[in-house]
Amino acid sequence: MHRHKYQHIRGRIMDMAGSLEVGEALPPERGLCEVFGVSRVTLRRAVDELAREGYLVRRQGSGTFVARPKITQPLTLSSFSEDMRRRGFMPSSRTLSAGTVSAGARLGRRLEVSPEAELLEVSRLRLADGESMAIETLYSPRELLTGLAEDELTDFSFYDLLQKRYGVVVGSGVQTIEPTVTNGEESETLAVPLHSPAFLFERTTRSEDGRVLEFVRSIYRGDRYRITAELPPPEPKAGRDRAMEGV
Amino acid sequence: MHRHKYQHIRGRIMDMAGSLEVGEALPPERGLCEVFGVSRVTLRRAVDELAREGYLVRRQGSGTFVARPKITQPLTLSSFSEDMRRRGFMPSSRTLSAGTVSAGARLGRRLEVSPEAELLEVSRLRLADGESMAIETLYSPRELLTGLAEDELTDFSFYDLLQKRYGVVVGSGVQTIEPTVTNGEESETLAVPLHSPAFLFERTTRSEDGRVLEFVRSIYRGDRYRITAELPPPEPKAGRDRAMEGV
DNA sequence: AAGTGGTCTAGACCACGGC
DNA sequence: CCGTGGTCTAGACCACTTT
Repeated sequence: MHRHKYQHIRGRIMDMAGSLEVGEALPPERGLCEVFGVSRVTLRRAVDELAREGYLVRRQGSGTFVARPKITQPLTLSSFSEDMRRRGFMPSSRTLSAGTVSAGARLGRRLEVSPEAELLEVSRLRLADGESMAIETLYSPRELLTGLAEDELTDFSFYDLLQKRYGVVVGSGVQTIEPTVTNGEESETLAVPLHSPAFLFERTTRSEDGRVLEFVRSIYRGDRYRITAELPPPEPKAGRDRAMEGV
Repeated sequence: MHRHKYQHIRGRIMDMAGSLEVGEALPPERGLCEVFGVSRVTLRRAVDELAREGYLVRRQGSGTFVARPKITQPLTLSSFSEDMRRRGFMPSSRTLSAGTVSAGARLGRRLEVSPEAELLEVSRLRLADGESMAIETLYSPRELLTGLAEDELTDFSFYDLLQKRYGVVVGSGVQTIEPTVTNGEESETLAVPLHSPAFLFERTTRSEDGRVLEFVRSIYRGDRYRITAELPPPEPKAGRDRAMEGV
C-alpha cells in the first residue's frame, strides 16, 4: 500500500483535515506523533508536504490549520484531453491534416534537428463538449517514430504513444503564451469571427534525457479558454540565499 | 547573515554546484556533512530544497548531480517592478488617475465588501525601459488604508506600503489571464494601434488571514509581453497518495 | 561488496504566540 | 509562562547503483 511511513500518515492527516472545517487547528505535532507512533521528524515530513502543497497552513507558536481549498491546479504538462477533463469538458478531436514535411530553418532550430530532417506534422481541431476550442499543430522528428502511420494519432494521446510504443519517457517542457487574434483560416476552422482574441501557445517538450520530442503550436479561442493561476506569496519570509542567483 | 545552518550550507552547495559542469556529481552527502560540520539531516534539508527547485538532480544509488539550468522562473505574486527587473527591464510608472469610488455590485463581489463600501481606485501606466508596457487599475478597500493620501502610491510598492505602514502581510493571490484587444482609450494610452492583441490580467490578492487586499485589472501589450512557463512532467512516477483527492 | 541516496528514531534546544 | 511550530544532532538501517 504505502511504501513509507510518512506517506501513510500523510493520508491519515488528510483524512483528519477532511473532517475539520477550514481554519480549524490540527492537534499539536507532538500529540500526532504519539497517535501515529512515529517520530517528530517523520510526522513533520508529512505535514511539510501538505503545507507546501497548500492543504495546511502552519503558524509558528500557534498551530497548524486547515487551509482554504485551492481554486486551481497549476499549469502542468498535461495533454489537451486531460486539461479539458480537469475543466469539466468532454474532449474530442478531428484531424485536419497529417503528413511529413522537412524541417527548414525555423522548425529545425525549435526541434534541435538539421533543417533537412523530416518531421511528422499533424494538425488537429480540438473540441470541448463538441464545440471548437483550439487548433493544434504538432511537429515531431520522424526518426523518433519509426513505422508510425500518419493517421494513428487520431485516437491516441501522443505522450501515451511515445511511452508505450517507443519507450520514451516525457520529461519537462517549456511553454510560451502570447495574445493574438485569429486569421481568416483559423476563424473559419474555429467558427469564430475574424480577428477574435485568442491565445497562441508554443510548447517544446523534451524527454528525460534532454532530446526534443515535439514542438506544438496551438491557437485557443479567447472566448472559451482562460488561464487561472494560484500565485504563491512573493518571498518566503526568511531571506532567500543570494548565492543561487549566479546559477 | 543566515539565520539557520541549512540556509548557510544551501549557499555553499550552490557555490560548489556553480563551479561544476552540468551533469557533474556533487561529493557524497556524508562527505559534505563533514566538510560543513553538520548532521546528515541538515545537509539533506538544504539539498532537498535545491533539488525541489530544480538546481540539483538526485539519483538513488548513484549520486547528486548539477541539473540543466532552468529557463524561466515560475509565475509568482510579484509586483510589476520586480517582474520587469527579472525580465531585464527598467520599470517606471505614471499615475493616470487616483481617487475614491464606491464599490458597486461587481467590484464589491470581487473584493468581498458591500456594494456601498468605498474603494481606493488608482490607475497607472506602467513603463519598461521608458516605453509603455501596461495599464494597471487597482482597487482596494479604503477602510484598510486609513489616512492614506491618494497620491502616495506613485513612488511606493503597494505591497511594501501594506506591510510597513499597516502591518498587513500579503498571503497569496489568484490570477486569471485572457487574451483581448485594446480599445480606443487603451490604444491611445499605450501608443499602440487600435485592436492590438493584449493580455487581460485580473488578480485578487489576499492577506495571510484571508481578507481581500486588492483587485487589480491590467492590460499588457501583446507585442512586448509574453509568458514563459516551465512545465513539470505530467505525473511524478511514484504513485501519489489518493486520500487527498477528497479535499 | 562497497558506496550512494532514502527513511527513520529519540531527544535536545530555539523562537514565537497567546494567556 | 506554557504550548506551539522550527531547527538540529548522532546514529541506525534500507534500497538502489555501480564495480
